[in-house]
Amino acid sequence: MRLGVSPDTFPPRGHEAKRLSIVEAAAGVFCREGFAGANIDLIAAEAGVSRQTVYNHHGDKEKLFMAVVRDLTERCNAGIFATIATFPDQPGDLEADLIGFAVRLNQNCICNRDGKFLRKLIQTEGERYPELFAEWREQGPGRTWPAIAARFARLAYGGYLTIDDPDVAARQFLGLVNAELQTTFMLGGTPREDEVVQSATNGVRTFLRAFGKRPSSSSVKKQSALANA
Amino acid sequence: MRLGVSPDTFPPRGHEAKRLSIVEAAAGVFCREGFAGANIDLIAAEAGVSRQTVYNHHGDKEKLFMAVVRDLTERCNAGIFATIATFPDQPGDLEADLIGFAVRLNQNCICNRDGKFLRKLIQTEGERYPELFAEWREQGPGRTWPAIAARFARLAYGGYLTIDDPDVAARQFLGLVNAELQTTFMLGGTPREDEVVQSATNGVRTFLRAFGKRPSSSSVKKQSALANA
DNA sequence: ATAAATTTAGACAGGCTTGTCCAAATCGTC
DNA sequence: GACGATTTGGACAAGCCTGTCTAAATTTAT
Repeated sequence: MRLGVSPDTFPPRGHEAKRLSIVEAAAGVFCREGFAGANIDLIAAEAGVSRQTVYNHHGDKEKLFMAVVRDLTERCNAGIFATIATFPDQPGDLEADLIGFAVRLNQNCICNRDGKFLRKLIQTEGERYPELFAEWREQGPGRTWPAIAARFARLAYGGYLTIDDPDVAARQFLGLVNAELQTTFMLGGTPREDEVVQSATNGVRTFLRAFGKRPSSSSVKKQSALANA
Repeated sequence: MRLGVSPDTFPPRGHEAKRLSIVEAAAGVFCREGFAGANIDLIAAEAGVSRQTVYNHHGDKEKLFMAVVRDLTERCNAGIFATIATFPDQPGDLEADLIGFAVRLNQNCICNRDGKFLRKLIQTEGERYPELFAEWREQGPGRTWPAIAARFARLAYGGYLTIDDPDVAARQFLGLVNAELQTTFMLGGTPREDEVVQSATNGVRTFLRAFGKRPSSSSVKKQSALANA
Protein backbone atom coordinates (compact mmCIF):
# COMPACT_ATOMS: atom_id res chain seq x y z
CA MET A 1 0.00 0.00 0.00
CA ARG A 2 2.79 2.43 0.78
CA LEU A 3 4.88 2.85 -2.34
CA GLY A 4 8.08 4.80 -1.94
CA VAL A 5 7.10 7.21 -4.69
CA SER A 6 5.64 10.13 -2.71
CA PRO A 7 7.90 11.47 0.03
CA ASP A 8 5.33 11.40 2.83
CA THR A 9 1.79 10.29 3.60
CA PHE A 10 -0.32 10.31 0.44
CA PRO A 11 -3.30 8.01 0.98
CA PRO A 12 -5.75 8.38 -1.89
CA ARG A 13 -4.39 11.49 -3.66
CA GLY A 14 -7.20 12.23 -6.12
CA HIS A 15 -9.61 11.73 -3.26
CA GLU A 16 -8.03 14.37 -1.06
CA ALA A 17 -7.70 16.70 -4.00
CA LYS A 18 -11.44 16.59 -4.55
CA ARG A 19 -12.12 17.18 -0.87
CA LEU A 20 -10.02 20.31 -1.06
CA SER A 21 -11.63 21.62 -4.22
CA ILE A 22 -15.05 21.13 -2.63
CA VAL A 23 -14.10 23.06 0.50
CA GLU A 24 -12.54 25.72 -1.67
CA ALA A 25 -15.63 26.14 -3.82
CA ALA A 26 -17.89 26.01 -0.78
CA ALA A 27 -15.95 28.85 0.84
CA GLY A 28 -16.61 31.03 -2.19
CA VAL A 29 -20.30 30.22 -2.41
CA PHE A 30 -20.94 30.54 1.34
CA CYS A 31 -19.29 33.95 1.26
CA ARG A 32 -21.19 35.20 -1.75
CA GLU A 33 -24.61 33.82 -0.81
CA GLY A 34 -24.55 33.29 2.94
CA PHE A 35 -25.26 29.96 4.57
CA ALA A 36 -28.98 29.96 3.84
CA GLY A 37 -28.53 31.16 0.28
CA ALA A 38 -25.74 28.76 -0.58
CA ASN A 39 -26.77 26.02 -2.96
CA ILE A 40 -25.15 22.61 -2.84
CA ASP A 41 -25.66 22.09 -6.58
CA LEU A 42 -23.79 25.32 -7.22
CA ILE A 43 -20.96 24.33 -4.90
CA ALA A 44 -20.67 20.99 -6.65
CA ALA A 45 -20.62 22.67 -10.04
CA GLU A 46 -17.94 25.17 -9.01
CA ALA A 47 -15.87 22.38 -7.55
CA GLY A 48 -16.22 20.43 -10.78
CA VAL A 49 -17.81 17.53 -8.95
CA SER A 50 -21.19 15.84 -8.76
CA ARG A 51 -23.57 16.68 -5.95
CA GLN A 52 -23.39 13.18 -4.56
CA THR A 53 -19.63 13.52 -4.13
CA VAL A 54 -20.16 16.55 -1.95
CA TYR A 55 -22.42 14.50 0.30
CA ASN A 56 -20.00 11.57 0.28
CA HIS A 57 -17.22 13.76 1.57
CA HIS A 58 -18.98 16.00 4.06
CA GLY A 59 -22.28 14.50 5.11
CA ASP A 60 -24.48 17.56 5.04
CA LYS A 61 -24.52 21.29 4.50
CA GLU A 62 -23.79 22.23 8.07
CA LYS A 63 -20.83 19.88 8.39
CA LEU A 64 -19.50 21.24 5.13
CA PHE A 65 -19.77 24.74 6.51
CA MET A 66 -17.88 23.75 9.64
CA ALA A 67 -15.14 22.21 7.54
CA VAL A 68 -14.85 25.43 5.56
CA VAL A 69 -14.49 27.60 8.64
CA ARG A 70 -11.99 25.25 10.24
CA ASP A 71 -9.86 25.12 7.11
CA LEU A 72 -9.88 28.88 6.72
CA THR A 73 -9.07 29.52 10.37
CA GLU A 74 -6.16 27.12 10.24
CA ARG A 75 -4.66 28.55 7.09
CA CYS A 76 -5.13 32.16 8.16
CA ASN A 77 -3.52 31.53 11.51
CA ALA A 78 -0.57 29.85 9.87
CA GLY A 79 -0.17 32.87 7.62
CA ILE A 80 -0.39 35.32 10.47
CA PHE A 81 2.19 33.54 12.57
CA ALA A 82 4.49 33.24 9.59
CA THR A 83 4.18 36.99 9.11
CA ILE A 84 4.67 37.74 12.81
CA ALA A 85 7.97 35.88 12.48
CA THR A 86 9.12 38.67 10.17
CA PHE A 87 8.51 41.37 12.80
CA PRO A 88 11.52 43.73 12.98
CA ASP A 89 13.06 42.88 16.34
CA GLN A 90 16.22 44.85 15.71
CA PRO A 91 15.13 47.48 13.26
CA GLY A 92 17.49 49.47 11.14
CA ASP A 93 14.95 52.05 10.03
CA LEU A 94 12.10 51.63 12.50
CA GLU A 95 9.51 53.49 10.47
CA ALA A 96 10.24 51.69 7.22
CA ASP A 97 10.46 48.32 8.96
CA LEU A 98 7.13 48.71 10.73
CA ILE A 99 5.47 49.88 7.52
CA GLY A 100 6.84 46.82 5.79
CA PHE A 101 5.52 44.59 8.53
CA ALA A 102 2.09 46.18 8.40
CA VAL A 103 1.89 45.85 4.64
CA ARG A 104 2.93 42.21 4.77
CA LEU A 105 0.34 41.51 7.44
CA ASN A 106 -2.37 43.09 5.37
CA GLN A 107 -1.43 41.61 2.02
CA ASN A 108 -0.68 38.09 3.22
CA CYS A 109 -3.27 37.61 5.93
CA ILE A 110 -6.10 40.13 5.83
CA CYS A 111 -6.60 41.03 2.19
CA ASN A 112 -5.85 37.70 0.61
CA ARG A 113 -8.53 35.24 -0.39
CA ASP A 114 -8.55 33.26 2.84
CA GLY A 115 -8.55 36.31 5.07
CA LYS A 116 -11.35 37.97 3.17
CA PHE A 117 -13.47 34.83 3.23
CA LEU A 118 -12.92 34.09 6.88
CA ARG A 119 -13.75 37.65 7.86
CA LYS A 120 -16.95 37.58 5.88
CA LEU A 121 -18.06 34.25 7.32
CA ILE A 122 -17.39 35.48 10.84
CA GLN A 123 -19.38 38.63 10.25
CA THR A 124 -22.20 36.86 8.50
CA GLU A 125 -22.70 33.65 10.47
CA GLY A 126 -20.85 34.37 13.70
CA GLU A 127 -23.98 34.71 15.77
CA ARG A 128 -25.46 31.46 14.51
CA TYR A 129 -22.48 29.27 15.52
CA PRO A 130 -21.22 30.63 18.83
CA GLU A 131 -18.94 27.68 19.71
CA LEU A 132 -17.37 27.52 16.29
CA PHE A 133 -16.47 31.17 16.29
CA ALA A 134 -15.55 31.22 19.93
CA GLU A 135 -12.94 28.68 18.89
CA TRP A 136 -11.81 31.06 16.16
CA ARG A 137 -11.62 33.89 18.64
CA GLU A 138 -9.36 31.89 20.92
CA GLN A 139 -7.18 30.49 18.19
CA GLY A 140 -7.13 33.70 16.18
CA PRO A 141 -7.05 37.08 17.94
CA GLY A 142 -6.59 35.34 21.29
CA ARG A 143 -3.20 34.04 20.20
CA THR A 144 -2.07 36.44 17.49
CA TRP A 145 -2.66 39.66 19.40
CA PRO A 146 -0.52 38.66 22.38
CA ALA A 147 2.16 37.47 19.98
CA ILE A 148 2.27 40.88 18.34
CA ALA A 149 2.15 42.58 21.72
CA ALA A 150 5.18 40.56 22.81
CA ARG A 151 7.11 41.85 19.82
CA PHE A 152 6.26 45.43 20.66
CA ALA A 153 7.24 44.82 24.27
CA ARG A 154 10.61 43.64 23.02
CA LEU A 155 11.03 46.82 20.97
CA ALA A 156 10.20 48.85 24.04
CA TYR A 157 12.61 46.85 26.17
CA GLY A 158 15.26 47.41 23.52
CA GLY A 159 14.75 51.14 23.83
CA TYR A 160 13.12 51.69 20.46
CA LEU A 161 9.68 52.62 21.80
CA THR A 162 8.01 54.02 24.90
CA ILE A 163 5.02 51.85 25.68
CA ASP A 164 2.90 51.57 28.79
CA ASP A 165 0.75 48.58 27.89
CA PRO A 166 2.00 46.42 24.99
CA ASP A 167 -1.41 44.80 24.49
CA VAL A 168 -3.09 48.15 24.04
CA ALA A 169 -0.28 49.32 21.78
CA ALA A 170 -0.61 46.22 19.60
CA ARG A 171 -4.35 46.69 19.12
CA GLN A 172 -3.87 50.38 18.40
CA PHE A 173 -1.15 49.57 15.90
CA LEU A 174 -3.59 47.36 13.99
CA GLY A 175 -6.33 49.97 14.28
CA LEU A 176 -4.10 52.74 12.96
CA VAL A 177 -2.63 50.73 10.17
CA ASN A 178 -6.08 49.75 8.90
CA ALA A 179 -7.76 53.06 9.66
CA GLU A 180 -8.18 54.00 6.00
CA LEU A 181 -9.34 50.57 4.85
CA GLN A 182 -12.38 50.22 7.10
CA THR A 183 -15.02 51.16 4.56
CA THR A 184 -13.56 48.85 1.95
CA PHE A 185 -13.43 45.98 4.44
CA MET A 186 -17.03 46.65 5.47
CA LEU A 187 -18.29 46.27 1.95
CA GLY A 188 -16.26 43.13 1.38
CA GLY A 189 -13.89 44.74 -1.11
CA THR A 190 -10.15 44.32 -1.55
CA PRO A 191 -8.09 47.51 -1.25
CA ARG A 192 -5.49 48.19 -3.92
CA GLU A 193 -1.86 47.76 -2.95
CA ASP A 194 -1.21 51.49 -2.93
CA GLU A 195 -4.11 52.02 -0.57
CA VAL A 196 -2.69 49.43 1.80
CA VAL A 197 0.73 51.09 1.67
CA GLN A 198 -0.78 54.52 2.16
CA SER A 199 -2.82 53.47 5.18
CA ALA A 200 0.14 51.62 6.68
CA THR A 201 2.44 54.58 6.16
CA ASN A 202 0.08 57.07 7.74
CA GLY A 203 -0.71 54.65 10.54
CA VAL A 204 2.90 53.88 11.41
CA ARG A 205 3.85 57.58 11.36
CA THR A 206 1.13 58.37 13.86
CA PHE A 207 2.05 55.31 15.91
CA LEU A 208 5.64 56.50 16.12
CA ARG A 209 4.59 60.04 16.97
CA ALA A 210 2.81 58.53 19.95
CA PHE A 211 5.21 55.79 20.99
CA GLY A 212 8.51 56.54 19.31
CA LYS A 213 11.55 57.89 21.16
CA ARG A 214 12.38 61.48 20.35
CA PRO A 215 15.58 61.66 18.28
CA SER A 216 18.48 62.08 20.75
CA SER A 217 20.05 65.40 19.80
CA SER A 218 21.40 63.88 16.58
CA SER A 219 19.51 63.30 13.31
CA VAL A 220 17.06 66.19 13.46
CA LYS A 221 14.70 66.56 10.54
CA LYS A 222 11.07 67.55 10.65
CA GLN A 223 11.07 66.68 14.33
CA SER A 224 12.52 70.14 14.95
CA ALA A 225 9.13 71.63 14.22
CA LEU A 226 7.63 69.69 17.10
CA ALA A 227 10.44 70.33 19.55
CA ASN A 228 9.38 73.81 20.59
CA ALA A 229 5.70 74.45 21.30
CA MET B 1 -59.37 65.59 5.78
CA ARG B 2 -56.87 67.69 7.66
CA LEU B 3 -58.11 68.11 11.17
CA GLY B 4 -56.25 70.59 13.31
CA VAL B 5 -55.58 68.03 15.99
CA SER B 6 -52.08 66.86 15.07
CA PRO B 7 -49.52 69.63 14.63
CA ASP B 8 -48.18 68.54 11.25
CA THR B 9 -48.71 66.02 8.47
CA PHE B 10 -50.40 62.89 9.84
CA PRO B 11 -52.11 61.14 6.93
CA PRO B 12 -53.34 57.71 8.06
CA ARG B 13 -51.67 57.34 11.49
CA GLY B 14 -52.34 53.67 12.29
CA HIS B 15 -51.34 52.88 8.75
CA GLU B 16 -47.93 54.50 9.03
CA ALA B 17 -47.42 52.95 12.45
CA LYS B 18 -47.80 49.50 10.94
CA ARG B 19 -45.44 50.34 8.10
CA LEU B 20 -42.83 51.28 10.67
CA SER B 21 -43.29 48.20 12.81
CA ILE B 22 -42.91 46.05 9.70
CA VAL B 23 -39.66 47.74 8.69
CA GLU B 24 -38.47 47.48 12.27
CA ALA B 25 -39.20 43.78 12.51
CA ALA B 26 -37.75 43.17 9.06
CA ALA B 27 -34.50 44.82 10.08
CA GLY B 28 -34.16 42.41 12.96
CA VAL B 29 -34.94 39.33 10.93
CA PHE B 30 -32.77 40.31 7.95
CA CYS B 31 -29.87 40.84 10.33
CA ARG B 32 -30.31 37.58 12.17
CA GLU B 33 -31.01 35.38 9.16
CA GLY B 34 -29.57 37.19 6.19
CA PHE B 35 -31.60 38.14 3.12
CA ALA B 36 -31.94 34.59 1.81
CA GLY B 37 -32.73 33.13 5.20
CA ALA B 38 -35.25 35.77 6.18
CA ASN B 39 -38.81 34.54 6.23
CA ILE B 40 -41.71 36.84 5.45
CA ASP B 41 -44.01 34.93 7.77
CA LEU B 42 -41.57 35.46 10.59
CA ILE B 43 -41.26 39.16 9.85
CA ALA B 44 -45.02 39.49 9.83
CA ALA B 45 -45.29 37.64 13.12
CA GLU B 46 -42.62 39.78 14.79
CA ALA B 47 -44.30 42.91 13.50
CA GLY B 48 -47.63 41.70 14.89
CA VAL B 49 -49.17 41.86 11.45
CA SER B 50 -50.52 39.43 8.89
CA ARG B 51 -48.38 38.38 5.97
CA GLN B 52 -50.72 40.00 3.50
CA THR B 53 -50.20 43.36 5.19
CA VAL B 54 -46.48 43.09 4.61
CA TYR B 55 -47.10 42.61 0.91
CA ASN B 56 -49.66 45.42 0.86
CA HIS B 57 -47.10 47.84 2.24
CA HIS B 58 -43.91 46.83 0.50
CA GLY B 59 -44.67 44.80 -2.58
CA ASP B 60 -42.05 42.11 -2.29
CA LYS B 61 -39.10 40.90 -0.27
CA GLU B 62 -36.48 42.85 -2.15
CA LYS B 63 -38.37 46.15 -1.95
CA LEU B 64 -38.85 45.54 1.75
CA PHE B 65 -35.12 45.03 2.13
CA MET B 66 -34.41 48.28 0.33
CA ALA B 67 -36.81 50.12 2.58
CA VAL B 68 -35.05 48.71 5.63
CA VAL B 69 -31.61 49.82 4.49
CA ARG B 70 -32.84 53.27 3.53
CA ASP B 71 -34.56 53.77 6.85
CA LEU B 72 -31.52 52.65 8.81
CA THR B 73 -29.12 54.78 6.80
CA GLU B 74 -31.27 57.83 7.30
CA ARG B 75 -31.67 57.39 11.02
CA CYS B 76 -28.01 56.53 11.60
CA ASN B 77 -26.86 59.55 9.67
CA ALA B 78 -29.15 61.80 11.62
CA GLY B 79 -27.71 60.40 14.84
CA ILE B 80 -24.14 60.83 13.70
CA PHE B 81 -24.64 64.45 12.69
CA ALA B 82 -26.42 65.19 15.92
CA THR B 83 -23.44 63.76 17.77
CA ILE B 84 -20.92 65.60 15.63
CA ALA B 85 -22.69 68.77 16.71
CA THR B 86 -21.48 68.03 20.24
CA PHE B 87 -17.83 68.00 19.18
CA PRO B 88 -15.74 70.05 21.63
CA ASP B 89 -14.75 73.08 19.55
CA GLN B 90 -13.42 75.03 22.50
CA PRO B 91 -12.38 72.33 24.92
CA GLY B 92 -11.76 72.90 28.58
CA ASP B 93 -10.09 69.58 29.23
CA LEU B 94 -9.18 68.34 25.76
CA GLU B 95 -8.60 64.73 26.76
CA ALA B 96 -11.80 64.38 28.75
CA ASP B 97 -13.83 66.19 26.09
CA LEU B 98 -12.54 64.01 23.26
CA ILE B 99 -13.17 60.86 25.29
CA GLY B 100 -16.70 62.05 25.92
CA PHE B 101 -17.22 62.70 22.24
CA ALA B 102 -15.87 59.28 21.30
CA VAL B 103 -18.08 57.54 23.84
CA ARG B 104 -21.15 59.42 22.64
CA LEU B 105 -20.38 58.55 19.06
CA ASN B 106 -20.05 54.89 19.90
CA GLN B 107 -23.03 54.61 22.21
CA ASN B 108 -25.46 56.68 20.15
CA CYS B 109 -24.47 55.76 16.62
CA ILE B 110 -22.33 52.66 16.37
CA CYS B 111 -23.40 50.38 19.20
CA ASN B 112 -27.09 51.19 19.28
CA ARG B 113 -29.67 49.07 17.58
CA ASP B 114 -29.73 50.95 14.29
CA GLY B 115 -25.98 51.19 13.99
CA LYS B 116 -25.50 47.52 14.71
CA PHE B 117 -28.15 46.51 12.22
CA LEU B 118 -26.94 48.76 9.45
CA ARG B 119 -23.37 47.59 9.89
CA LYS B 120 -24.41 43.98 9.69
CA LEU B 121 -26.54 44.48 6.60
CA ILE B 122 -23.71 46.30 4.87
CA GLN B 123 -21.29 43.54 5.68
CA THR B 124 -23.69 40.78 4.78
CA GLU B 125 -25.43 42.01 1.65
CA GLY B 126 -23.18 44.85 0.52
CA GLU B 127 -21.82 42.98 -2.45
CA ARG B 128 -25.24 41.97 -3.69
CA TYR B 129 -26.63 45.52 -3.91
CA PRO B 130 -23.77 47.72 -5.13
CA GLU B 131 -25.88 50.81 -5.94
CA LEU B 132 -27.78 50.70 -2.68
CA PHE B 133 -24.63 50.57 -0.60
CA ALA B 134 -22.75 52.97 -2.82
CA GLU B 135 -25.49 55.40 -1.84
CA TRP B 136 -24.84 54.57 1.81
CA ARG B 137 -21.14 55.11 1.31
CA GLU B 138 -21.72 58.57 -0.11
CA GLN B 139 -24.32 59.61 2.41
CA GLY B 140 -22.57 57.93 5.33
CA PRO B 141 -18.77 57.94 5.57
CA GLY B 142 -18.60 60.26 2.56
CA ARG B 143 -20.28 63.03 4.53
CA THR B 144 -19.60 62.19 8.16
CA TRP B 145 -15.85 61.72 7.87
CA PRO B 146 -15.22 65.12 6.32
CA ALA B 147 -17.49 66.67 8.93
CA ILE B 148 -15.39 65.18 11.71
CA ALA B 149 -12.20 66.13 9.89
CA ALA B 150 -13.40 69.73 9.75
CA ARG B 151 -13.84 69.75 13.52
CA PHE B 152 -10.32 68.47 14.04
CA ALA B 153 -9.01 71.08 11.61
CA ARG B 154 -10.69 73.71 13.72
CA LEU B 155 -9.00 72.38 16.85
CA ALA B 156 -5.67 72.49 15.05
CA TYR B 157 -6.33 76.01 13.83
CA GLY B 158 -7.23 77.00 17.37
CA GLY B 159 -3.85 75.74 18.54
CA TYR B 160 -5.08 72.71 20.44
CA LEU B 161 -3.58 70.10 18.10
CA THR B 162 -0.78 69.69 15.56
CA ILE B 163 -2.23 67.99 12.52
CA ASP B 164 -0.88 67.62 8.99
CA ASP B 165 -3.89 66.12 7.26
CA PRO B 166 -7.22 66.47 9.08
CA ASP B 167 -8.85 63.73 7.01
CA VAL B 168 -6.19 61.23 7.97
CA ALA B 169 -6.36 62.36 11.59
CA ALA B 170 -10.13 61.89 11.65
CA ARG B 171 -9.94 58.35 10.32
CA GLN B 172 -7.15 57.51 12.72
CA PHE B 173 -9.13 58.94 15.60
CA LEU B 174 -11.96 56.57 14.80
CA GLY B 175 -9.57 53.67 14.34
CA LEU B 176 -7.87 54.31 17.67
CA VAL B 177 -11.04 54.85 19.61
CA ASN B 178 -12.50 51.57 18.34
CA ALA B 179 -9.25 49.61 18.41
CA GLU B 180 -10.32 47.41 21.30
CA LEU B 181 -13.84 46.77 20.03
CA GLN B 182 -12.97 45.24 16.68
CA THR B 183 -13.43 41.60 17.62
CA THR B 184 -16.76 42.29 19.28
CA PHE B 185 -17.96 44.23 16.23
CA MET B 186 -16.83 41.43 13.95
CA LEU B 187 -18.94 38.88 15.75
CA GLY B 188 -21.95 41.18 15.81
CA GLY B 189 -21.84 41.71 19.56
CA THR B 190 -22.47 44.84 21.61
CA PRO B 191 -19.60 45.94 23.85
CA ARG B 192 -20.40 46.82 27.44
CA GLU B 193 -20.29 50.50 28.38
CA ASP B 194 -17.08 50.12 30.36
CA GLU B 195 -15.39 48.50 27.35
CA VAL B 196 -16.43 51.44 25.20
CA VAL B 197 -15.09 53.89 27.74
CA GLN B 198 -11.86 51.95 28.13
CA SER B 199 -11.23 51.78 24.40
CA ALA B 200 -12.06 55.47 23.98
CA THR B 201 -9.80 56.47 26.85
CA ASN B 202 -6.83 54.51 25.56
CA GLY B 203 -7.49 55.68 22.03
CA VAL B 204 -7.73 59.36 22.89
CA ARG B 205 -4.59 59.23 25.03
CA THR B 206 -2.62 57.78 22.16
CA PHE B 207 -4.21 60.24 19.77
CA LEU B 208 -3.10 63.13 21.95
CA ARG B 209 0.40 61.71 22.35
CA ALA B 210 0.62 61.86 18.57
CA PHE B 211 -1.23 65.07 17.82
CA GLY B 212 -1.46 67.00 21.07
CA LYS B 213 0.59 70.09 21.78
CA ARG B 214 3.34 69.54 24.32
CA PRO B 215 2.53 71.42 27.53
CA SER B 216 4.17 74.85 27.14
CA SER B 217 6.62 75.03 30.07
CA SER B 218 3.69 75.06 32.50
CA SER B 219 1.72 72.07 33.81
CA VAL B 220 4.34 69.34 33.59
CA LYS B 221 3.30 65.90 34.67
CA LYS B 222 4.34 62.60 33.12
CA GLN B 223 5.32 64.52 30.01
CA SER B 224 8.60 65.29 31.74
CA ALA B 225 9.69 61.72 31.23
CA LEU B 226 9.40 62.15 27.46
CA ALA B 227 11.09 65.51 27.32
CA ASN B 228 14.67 64.26 27.54
CA ALA B 229 15.50 61.06 25.64
C1' DA C 1 -6.21 -7.10 -17.11
C1' DT C 2 -8.94 -7.29 -13.19
C1' DA C 3 -11.03 -6.08 -8.92
C1' DA C 4 -12.22 -2.61 -5.68
C1' DA C 5 -13.22 1.99 -4.71
C1' DT C 6 -14.96 6.27 -6.20
C1' DT C 7 -17.60 9.20 -8.99
C1' DT C 8 -21.45 10.34 -11.83
C1' DA C 9 -26.14 11.52 -13.54
C1' DG C 10 -30.58 11.47 -12.76
C1' DA C 11 -34.79 10.62 -10.48
C1' DC C 12 -37.37 11.37 -6.39
C1' DA C 13 -39.81 12.54 -1.93
C1' DG C 14 -40.44 15.85 1.46
C1' DG C 15 -40.30 20.30 3.17
C1' DC C 16 -40.20 25.09 3.03
C1' DT C 17 -41.07 29.90 0.82
C1' DT C 18 -42.70 33.30 -2.02
C1' DG C 19 -46.37 35.76 -3.76
C1' DT C 20 -51.51 35.75 -5.00
C1' DC C 21 -56.39 35.47 -4.20
C1' DC C 22 -60.53 35.96 -1.52
C1' DA C 23 -64.15 36.38 1.88
C1' DA C 24 -64.80 37.74 6.50
C1' DA C 25 -63.62 40.69 10.30
C1' DT C 26 -61.98 44.97 12.10
C1' DC C 27 -60.95 49.75 12.33
C1' DG C 28 -61.41 54.75 11.79
C1' DT C 29 -64.17 58.38 10.48
C1' DC C 30 -68.18 61.03 9.38
C1' DG D 1 -74.77 54.06 13.45
C1' DA D 2 -73.08 53.40 8.78
C1' DC D 3 -69.63 53.40 5.26
C1' DG D 4 -65.12 52.84 3.15
C1' DA D 5 -60.56 51.46 3.82
C1' DT D 6 -57.58 48.35 5.89
C1' DT D 7 -56.39 44.10 7.89
C1' DT D 8 -56.80 39.28 8.63
C1' DG D 9 -56.38 34.24 8.13
C1' DG D 10 -56.19 30.72 5.38
C1' DA D 11 -55.97 28.28 1.08
C1' DC D 12 -53.28 27.79 -2.94
C1' DA D 13 -49.93 27.14 -6.96
C1' DA D 14 -45.33 27.20 -8.31
C1' DG D 15 -40.64 26.90 -7.53
C1' DC D 16 -36.54 25.71 -5.20
C1' DC D 17 -33.57 23.04 -2.19
C1' DT D 18 -31.90 19.31 0.67
C1' DG D 19 -30.70 14.79 1.22
C1' DT D 20 -31.34 9.83 -0.45
C1' DC D 21 -31.21 6.16 -3.66
C1' DT D 22 -29.87 3.72 -7.79
C1' DA D 23 -27.35 1.75 -11.57
C1' DA D 24 -23.86 2.82 -14.73
C1' DA D 25 -19.35 4.77 -15.74
C1' DT D 26 -14.83 5.82 -14.45
C1' DT D 27 -10.80 5.87 -11.99
C1' DT D 28 -6.93 3.54 -9.25
C1' DA D 29 -4.04 0.03 -7.78
C1' DT D 30 -2.55 -4.67 -8.09
